[in-house]
Amino acid sequence: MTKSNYHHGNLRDSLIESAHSILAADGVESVSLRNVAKQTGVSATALYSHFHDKRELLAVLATQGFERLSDLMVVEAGKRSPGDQLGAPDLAGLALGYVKFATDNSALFQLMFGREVGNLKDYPFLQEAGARCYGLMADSVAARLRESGAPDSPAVAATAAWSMVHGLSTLINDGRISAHTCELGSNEELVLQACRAFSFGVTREPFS
Amino acid sequence: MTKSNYHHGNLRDSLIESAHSILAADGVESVSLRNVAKQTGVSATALYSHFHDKRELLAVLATQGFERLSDLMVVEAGKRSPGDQLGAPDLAGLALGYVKFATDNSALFQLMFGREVGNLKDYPFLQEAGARCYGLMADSVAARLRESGAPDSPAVAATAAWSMVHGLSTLINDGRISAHTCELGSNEELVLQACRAFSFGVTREPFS
DNA sequence: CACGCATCTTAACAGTGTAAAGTTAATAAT
DNA sequence: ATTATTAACTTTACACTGTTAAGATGCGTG
Repeated sequence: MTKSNYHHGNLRDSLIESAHSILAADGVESVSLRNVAKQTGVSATALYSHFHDKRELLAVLATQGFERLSDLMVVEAGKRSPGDQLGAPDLAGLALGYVKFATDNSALFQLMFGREVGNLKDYPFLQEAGARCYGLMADSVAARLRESGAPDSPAVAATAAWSMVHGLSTLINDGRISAHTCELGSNEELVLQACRAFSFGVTREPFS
Repeated sequence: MTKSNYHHGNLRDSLIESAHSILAADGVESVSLRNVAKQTGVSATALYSHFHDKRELLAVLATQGFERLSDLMVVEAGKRSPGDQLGAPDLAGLALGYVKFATDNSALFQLMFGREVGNLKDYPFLQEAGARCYGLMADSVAARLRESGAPDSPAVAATAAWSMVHGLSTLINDGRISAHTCELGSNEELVLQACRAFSFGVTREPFS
């Protein structure tokens, strides 16, 4: 309780790490200031020397999540097209990485898109990290549209693609859909099939 | 504090109504037992005579939400195909209703799919109400597949469709996508264009 | 009338985020 | 080297949360 407690050194990073481990282990509602502080070995209000809020801590956590998500997306996309690392990343690979991240880190994923951090405008770094993630999909979709010569709006197509992948992630995490209900063996297969349907078209003809 | 308070008559419905109005006005985090009780003119713990939990109250609220959502979906689908009320509902119409409900009742929509009610298995009536909603889309997609003679799995196509529509709803509500970023005039247009992309296909050719 | 019972109230508890004020120790200035 | 400044951390306290336990109320039935 002398030097060891005071001037912890890098308390900020320690708090982030504790919060991350509690989040992954026990879910977002267990990430309380007192829990984080106890696990870090510090008083409950020590956090306020390094963060303005609990929300700011969560925003930092969410930002790290988006960075890891983007990384995983490009890794998974690279796996599916090992040859051309220069072209735009493979869309299905990006989707696989997205859903894999969401299901492997469900609590963090909830935090990234949940209402705990509140208004995105308060944390530009968080909005930026999320935008990079969307950018990956947008680039891939745009490249694919150029290749096929389709006249569609790249922005609309990218938005639709992101929506489907994001919807898959949240609905799987909520237990509302699963590979089992589609008579498939794994969620990876479900993602691939859904991407195929999306890219090839469900009815092969425009409606209305 | 005499007869007027005791034996309220239909306190259960009154609590639901109060909770609903608070939810719509001030968001889900303002729906506290004390707020609901105060607005109903009753003590904070009176709720426990009619619900096991706060969660149960929220589950009932969410169930009503799913019922209203399903209703709106069929109404919007009917608007788009006034002729054939007998066939399967129009997919784009269902999607329009879905997104319209989500954006017009964002707090309720959050509650319906959020983590406040917790495990779906605890409330079969809630799961059932959600399943009806999914069933509408599944039927529409299956009918469309039959018409076009496509060999795709109806379950996969329906899951993909629901995912896209649900993703659109949540991402719009989170302020992550909007008609503006797609250079469109309204969210209705965005939904229609996204559905068109989904149904017709983005690249018109299978990938991978 | 009286009993039982569902309904509602009051009081209390453990938990939450956060503000205010006090304590400690490392750093800067003289 | 001593002092002043200041950032980092603790203690205390407050208003709020959901929930439990015990008591009060009055309706319906014997």
